[in-house]
Amino acid sequence: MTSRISLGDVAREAGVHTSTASRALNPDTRSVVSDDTVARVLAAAERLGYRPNHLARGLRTDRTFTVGIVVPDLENPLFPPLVRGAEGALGAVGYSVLVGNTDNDLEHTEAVIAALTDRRVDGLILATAELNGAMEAEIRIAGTPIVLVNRESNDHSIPAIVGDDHLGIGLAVDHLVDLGHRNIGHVAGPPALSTGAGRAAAFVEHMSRHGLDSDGRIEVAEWFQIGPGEAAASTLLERRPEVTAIIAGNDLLGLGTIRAASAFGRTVPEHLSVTGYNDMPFVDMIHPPLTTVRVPYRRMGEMAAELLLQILSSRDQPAASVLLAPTLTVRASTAPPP
Amino acid sequence: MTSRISLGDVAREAGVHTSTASRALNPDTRSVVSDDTVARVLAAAERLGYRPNHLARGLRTDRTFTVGIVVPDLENPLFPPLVRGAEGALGAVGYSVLVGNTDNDLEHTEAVIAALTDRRVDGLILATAELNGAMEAEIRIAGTPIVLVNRESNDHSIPAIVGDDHLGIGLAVDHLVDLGHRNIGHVAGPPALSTGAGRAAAFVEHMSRHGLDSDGRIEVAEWFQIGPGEAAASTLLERRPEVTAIIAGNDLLGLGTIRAASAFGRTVPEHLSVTGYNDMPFVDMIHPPLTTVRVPYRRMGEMAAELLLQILSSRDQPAASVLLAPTLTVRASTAPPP
DNA sequence: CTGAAAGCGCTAACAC
DNA sequence: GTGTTAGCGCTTTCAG
Repeated sequence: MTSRISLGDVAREAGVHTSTASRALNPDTRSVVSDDTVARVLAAAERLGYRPNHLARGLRTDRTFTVGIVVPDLENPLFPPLVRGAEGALGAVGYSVLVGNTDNDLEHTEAVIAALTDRRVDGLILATAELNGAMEAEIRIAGTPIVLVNRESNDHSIPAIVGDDHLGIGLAVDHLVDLGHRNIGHVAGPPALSTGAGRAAAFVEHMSRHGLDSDGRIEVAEWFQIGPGEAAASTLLERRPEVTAIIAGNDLLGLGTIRAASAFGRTVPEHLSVTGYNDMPFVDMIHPPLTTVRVPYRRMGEMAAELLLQILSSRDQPAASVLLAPTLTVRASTAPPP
Repeated sequence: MTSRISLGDVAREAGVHTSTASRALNPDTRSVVSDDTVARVLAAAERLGYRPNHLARGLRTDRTFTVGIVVPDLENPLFPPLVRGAEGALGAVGYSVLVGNTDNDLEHTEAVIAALTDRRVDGLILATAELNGAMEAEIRIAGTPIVLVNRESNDHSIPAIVGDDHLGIGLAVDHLVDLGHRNIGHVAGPPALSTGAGRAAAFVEHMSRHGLDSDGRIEVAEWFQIGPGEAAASTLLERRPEVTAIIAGNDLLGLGTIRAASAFGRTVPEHLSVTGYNDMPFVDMIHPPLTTVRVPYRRMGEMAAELLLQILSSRDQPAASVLLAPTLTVRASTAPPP
């Protein structure tokens, strides 16, 4: 129960008034105080082991130097790098990070965001899928700046850091076409998610750019998980046995696709090439190691933090969204068609 | 900039004094207020969209309903479930979670903990390795209760939630012995970490329980990573080619061991059985799927939260540490010896 | 350059 | 049962 050393204690120890101690301790106002007094206050603070109370400061200044980051589920391997990147960038400049999981549940999401805004976070980084426009508007009205990461708002009115899915899918299509594939299918994620819909649209465009047909070659998985991916891939392989390669909407769907292929007696990559998306940890360790589009999630988290910081320092200036370029990581799940 | 509705606004709207509004809003003191007034205040709060300011409340009550959780690195797959579990248990009872990464760096650790205590967290959950006794003492003196998770304090004086490594290693040894192995080696983690040292010690004990010799069959990896695991396993396989099974100190070391085996031309599990520890995500997807000791990390995080909550509610009562029992998950990386 | 005084929003004695 | 008062620890006018 020590550490209860307040500014008043420091002031008394230094023989000055609290307000003077405050000024001396704050680098921004320090110049106003005489060097001698500054030294005395600093020494007193040091001697007493003074630590400012962020609550009191925040109450007074309306800035907590704390930001909230909301993810659907930290156990989904996508999100730790995001949070890590944001925490790193923020922590370096004195901010701390409150995290909330929503479990893809609207009620949870609202509760989590309320918990964070009640704690007066200076800003919010949202990686959640289930947020609707109304909620975003509500948060903005409440005055908390927000930045989206790995997703766009419906009307693109909120600054966001997202991966360039169009480019990423292009990388995968080009790679397969280069290998000689012409009959390429796509196991897509849920169209309700921007990543699901966007990658499917990109697939169609890039196929037609190569003069290839994508009609009937897209199967939608109910969720970005292995099971649904396996189901969708099975349907696709049954309906279109002639496809020699499948671009999966993400790595989990890719793993599901590999399972489906093996159930059909088609080994990867000899009888079917498969690509994933994200380059999750350990997809290089599975069998076969997955060719996948690498998205720099950690960097994405950092950039979301930087963007939020920029918004916080100049509330008026319009903040620009950022499209991050992915790269292709070629491994052993792709090969020329039989 | 709305949401700046304060208790005073609610009180005015309801035609009562602030303190009465406060009492009406707080379930604990509500009974003291007349039903009629309570209803009026609640209605006013609802109408105005009142949200209490946690900063002001915390400043007054010295409780922030926020706890800090400190991990070495959120990108290490061990920690997200831990954080997730803690956040879930804490969030359910109105607490929020501040996370900090230390990068296994003492200076970072100190900075992170300072950032959290400056924000007056009610308690701290520490999963860091590099914390020394002095720091723990310091935090305790500062009055912030702490709970350790996945590690013990040197003198066992701090409540901790840890997996029962002795039991877990016993499960692995028994499994291999049951399969017929006699010549079993161990690729151990760093002895500086309680998990590294503890599992190695448990290995020796369980081997001797079976009347088996562990002399010269333990090789220490410099770090819980694939590379160091591969190096240590190589050394072991070179020095003791007669071993038919290796118990790795964790899954990453297990993956390294599989790599080393393949470099020696020994396929797993035909020519060498390998077990891991932790059951990380996706070790069931690698080749071959890894037999491993499953540690309930999410549950561990939940229990750490529960333990902390208990400490917070009764500061006097001594809190007991908990040893969580792991289970064995048998997959395809283990088989009878050749 | 420094001190005095006010107040951020809330809760908790202490009256009445 | 409700209002009055004080104060948590800090920053920020306003005086001097």
